[in-house]
Amino acid sequence: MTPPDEIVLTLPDGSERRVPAGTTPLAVAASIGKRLAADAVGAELDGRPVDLRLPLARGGRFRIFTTKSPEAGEFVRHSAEHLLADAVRRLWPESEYDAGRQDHSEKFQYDFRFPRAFTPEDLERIEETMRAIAAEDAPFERVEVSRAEAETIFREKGFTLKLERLRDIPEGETITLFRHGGFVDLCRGPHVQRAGQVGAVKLLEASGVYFKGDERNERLQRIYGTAFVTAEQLEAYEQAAAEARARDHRRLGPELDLFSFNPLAPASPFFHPKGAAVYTRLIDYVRELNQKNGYGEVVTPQILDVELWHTSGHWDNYRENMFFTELDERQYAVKPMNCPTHCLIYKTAKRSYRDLPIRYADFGRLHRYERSGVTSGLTRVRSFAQDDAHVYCTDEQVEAEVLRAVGIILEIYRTFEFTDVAIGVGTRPQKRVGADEQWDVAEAALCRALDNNGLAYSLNEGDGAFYGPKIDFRVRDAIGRQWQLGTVQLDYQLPQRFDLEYVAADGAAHRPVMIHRAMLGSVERFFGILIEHTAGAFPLWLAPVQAAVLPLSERFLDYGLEVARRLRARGLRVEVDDSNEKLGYKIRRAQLAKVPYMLVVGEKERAAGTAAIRLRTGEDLGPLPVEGLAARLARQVELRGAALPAAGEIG
RNA sequence: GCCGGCAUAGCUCAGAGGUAGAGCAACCGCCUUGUAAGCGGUAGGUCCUCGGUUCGAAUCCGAGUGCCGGCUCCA
Repeated sequence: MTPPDEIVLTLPDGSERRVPAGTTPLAVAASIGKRLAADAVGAELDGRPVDLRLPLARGGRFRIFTTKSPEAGEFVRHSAEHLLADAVRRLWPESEYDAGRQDHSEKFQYDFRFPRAFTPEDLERIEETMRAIAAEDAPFERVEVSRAEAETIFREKGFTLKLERLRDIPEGETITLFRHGGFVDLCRGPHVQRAGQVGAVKLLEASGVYFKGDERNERLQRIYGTAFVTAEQLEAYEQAAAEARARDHRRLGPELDLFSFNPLAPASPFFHPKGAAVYTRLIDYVRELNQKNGYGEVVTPQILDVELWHTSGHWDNYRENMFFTELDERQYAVKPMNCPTHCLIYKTAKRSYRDLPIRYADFGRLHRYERSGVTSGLTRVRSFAQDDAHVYCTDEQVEAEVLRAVGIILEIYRTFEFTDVAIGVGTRPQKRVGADEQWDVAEAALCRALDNNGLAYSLNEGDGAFYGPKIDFRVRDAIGRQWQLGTVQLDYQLPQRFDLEYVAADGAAHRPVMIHRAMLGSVERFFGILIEHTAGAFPLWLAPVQAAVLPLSERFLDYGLEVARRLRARGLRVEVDDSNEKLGYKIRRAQLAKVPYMLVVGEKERAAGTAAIRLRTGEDLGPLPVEGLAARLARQVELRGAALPAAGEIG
């Protein structure tokens, strides 16, 4: 039995420690070891970070993080945040700080009331001051205060922003302050022990923001930064950032001649032949899956009478994002989504329950007027296509249809080697339509579809669309960034708005459920993500140029053309480098274009009917018979394999 | 949409109140080439657009457009 005033902490090694309730993590650390206590930066109770100075009210799984722990960074960045605010106040005593950041997994930030934008020179000075503050090594102190005490402190400083923040804290909640040196701020923590544990800090950028993110509020100046225990970790972070920059699809796309943008059509990509080759192959792939899964592809108009958009609800809810045009005194809108047109097709016949589910797939071009400033590369555009589909089915069919969509989605992600897939279920939001009973059924159907197939997911309360709950799929790319791709959404609204019906076995009219699903999301956006995921080195089946034939000199051009012809006969996309350059130069050029296979042909190869194969990985496979190579590559394309066949697999 | 920054050759960038520069790419020629840049030459600019200041503007000022980073929003 544990006495009521004792708590039990389970340490990482499985051992248990009984300590009086109210003991701080730091005291626990000290009882374990002097060194541990000295190096501690934070603790964790049942997976939640806790401050070292927090009196523990209950027990649980308990860990101490030290400067050596990978998790130390979060504590360090949170503390660096306070150093930032401290530094700005030291440099500009008339400034006022607002609040920091919630998520310290990578960055920290603070907002300031400041009369102008911070300049790069400002950031340098602030960074230096932060280092000086860290060198002072003042201990962080945690203080619980009454509301009145907190108010007095910030009123004396003239911090009106803080006073408002204070008012936002619900009555009865503990108000904690953190101090280091002469600095104090409202903060829940957790923080490191001493300022000196902030070993390496880098300010990244500054920008203007609104107080509490609301445009009607006062404008503040935000500074972003990151921090680590050691300079080596900071350097690793900067290297990772450089890697991300090198993979930026906005750079690689034009560089690889995949697409371009033109100011005459802002945020609307122009896909060049090479980019369109990839684009259309992505669609071909989905088209194949659609066909296998019983989705019938439809083609629907681009421009429709606004009456349709009144019916669908887009006029009321989505007008700001739509393009309009008027002709013959009739108002039209360019479609931003396919669903309403599919509803019109549904209504062209009297539907029976025997017809359901009806599945319409559509790669139609969509246009959305995105506010300037939110567009970016291929990830957020005004002209795009989705691998869209809408399923009309009965309530009983929902689960199976959801599962069908989920199955295709997971298959697609495997093909692209997105191995880390996170699934989320978005439930009823505050602002919604439909009866709660209907939401109960819909949410349960989504969860059951996932549960019954052993798929783990997180519940994102209130994250559903206003017309129905949804499943979202997020994948992690090759350098660890998460992207939201696919989505499966239940919709009870549109069938009602369009008065869709089917005749059931009982002879009565019933309303079908509609399921929206996309797997790649927008093809444009997926393309962009894929470029960054692969750094532009597409798998063979997608590569715009799959093989480059490199004749050693003009004398072997004829043979090179012959080799290309034989590969093309197998459906492969091949280019022949007929330039008057040395081999090294041709290889460099093909390499920079990320062509998967380079086929060098010279005297020996011509005599033997072979080509010397070099992969873009740099691997040299030596000479291989052309015919076997062509067959093997064609097979790999057919399989949509992610990896390039290595030596021994070809020929 | 809001805040800040940027805009010079196809690309990357230098310059700066007094006739516009480099490297790479392009084009021409020489070389006939063996696994990431051979050599020489030629051409290429409304210095984003419009307006203003000035004897003179790519340069200074204003407005617009586009792009970039943030905010908000989102596939």
